Amino acid sequence: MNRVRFAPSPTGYLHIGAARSALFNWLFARKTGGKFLLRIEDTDLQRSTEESTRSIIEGLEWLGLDYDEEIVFQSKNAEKHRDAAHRLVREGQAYRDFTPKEQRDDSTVKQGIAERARAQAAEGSDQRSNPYRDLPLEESDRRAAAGELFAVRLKVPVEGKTQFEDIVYGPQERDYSEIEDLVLLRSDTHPLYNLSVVIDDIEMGITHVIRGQDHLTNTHKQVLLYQALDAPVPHFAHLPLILAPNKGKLSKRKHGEVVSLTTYRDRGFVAAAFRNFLALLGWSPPDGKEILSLQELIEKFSLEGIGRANAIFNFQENDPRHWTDDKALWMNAEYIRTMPLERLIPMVKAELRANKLWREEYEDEERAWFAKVVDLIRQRFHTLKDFSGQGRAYFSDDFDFDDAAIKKNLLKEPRLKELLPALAERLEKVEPFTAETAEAGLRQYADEAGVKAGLLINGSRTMLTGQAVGPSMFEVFEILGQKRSVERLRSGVPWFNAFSALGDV
RNA sequence: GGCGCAUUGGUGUAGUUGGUUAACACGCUGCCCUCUCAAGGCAGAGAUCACGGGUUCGAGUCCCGUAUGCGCUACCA
Repeated sequence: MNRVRFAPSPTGYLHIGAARSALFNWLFARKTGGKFLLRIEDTDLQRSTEESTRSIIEGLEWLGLDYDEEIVFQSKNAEKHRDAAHRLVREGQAYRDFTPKEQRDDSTVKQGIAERARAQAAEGSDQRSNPYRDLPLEESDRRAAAGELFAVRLKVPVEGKTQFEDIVYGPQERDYSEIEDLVLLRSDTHPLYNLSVVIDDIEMGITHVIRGQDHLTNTHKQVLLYQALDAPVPHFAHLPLILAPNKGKLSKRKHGEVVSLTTYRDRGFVAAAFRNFLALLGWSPPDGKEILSLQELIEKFSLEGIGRANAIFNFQENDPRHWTDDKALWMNAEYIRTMPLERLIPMVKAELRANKLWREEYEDEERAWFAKVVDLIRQRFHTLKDFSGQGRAYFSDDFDFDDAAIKKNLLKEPRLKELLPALAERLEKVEPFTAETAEAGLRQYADEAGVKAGLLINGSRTMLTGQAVGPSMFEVFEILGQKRSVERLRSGVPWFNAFSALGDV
């Protein structure tokens, strides 16, 4: 049975790239009837936080990615990692390196690496030139027993190469001479990443390692470890990376909240929509169908459908209209207007509740009315936030007027000041009050007053909803009801206030 | 510096074993619909398939080189 895992390190919010890795692992497990496991790689004690772990768990839950077994915390396995390293020393597959630790400044590592490489090339020393590599075990043991500090390094063979078949990137090979004797254990006995991952993956019985392409070259080292540990090498599938619009790394530091999964939840995304969007970043279904339910994603998913080129996550900083990828925004709107109403309503409820707009009657005697409103206004909304924002006037008498709407629909025609209250007068007498009768009443009044119906319609829209755009006005009259419609048409207050605030048009 | 990976319209992607006008989605433009804005319908703009060489009757598809980007190269993960 296939066993896959998502293994994030809890050093911040859940990155959307990581979320996509989780998604692909999960889809693969569900597709093949395997298990999806979660492992928190919290070995970097300084940077790991509990809050981050929580955000990872919350994020997965939001996306609907359930894991099958207990969460594994890597830090709890440190002892096993050390044991394994020491065993390798005893077996002669690893050695103690008594060279004093070099201090490295995080900010200059990259250039340090290049400089060291150049220096090494110049003096002709290779990856195997460590003086402790062939120290007899007895002497090594003696020095260790004497309390001398040492790191443990893997003894990479002098000649040969590692190879593995990556399901996405194809056959990979790397000459041993390109691989250094990697450190397994720091001199403070802290196990390092490559060791920990391999041991844990073996321990958890992982059969397929599906992760970001940034680990593609590291995989060779890990293959070496599997071999040294005499464990079966799992299958590997590396995923193309998700890049920023400038093709650079997508990072919180540089790009802010767009890269954090929870942002999408907090800004009114429907989880299914974002999940759908994420799935399409680097993967495409065989038939080209893009709007896919969870069930369809599972059915159509395959590792073979994953591409090799990094994807750009397209968004424009400083532009609220394009704060995240246009396609993600479109997809969210698409989900909001087409998903089953009964699935949308709980989300709207949560949104209204968070903004103190929710009333219990919406689930009781006003249930049908509420469903009708949601169905009516969702047609042109992009996020769940719109229900409490643009849609506020449907749920509360306390709503804001959009400045542009006031200018366009009210101030442009001074006569509206008298026309709208007069219209209210007229509509008050309409009985029964429905979309049809309201329309008849309004049109008739427009005729009598000698103005275009559109003038009254648009003016009404702004008076009733505060907006310049929205659903068919007659539907709105009916939804809001006679009493509220009439009241709002008469309430010149916001209009006058706006008038004085805005000045001449 | 070394090694690896990638490169199809603005973005995400299709392009079967090389075969006529490079496909789809988002975005963009225009028109229709119309009380506004969406949605929807219709029409359209936008790609010399990174560049240069080859192989071939024929290459986005195969080979070589170059460029660019990204990744790894750490007693980070």
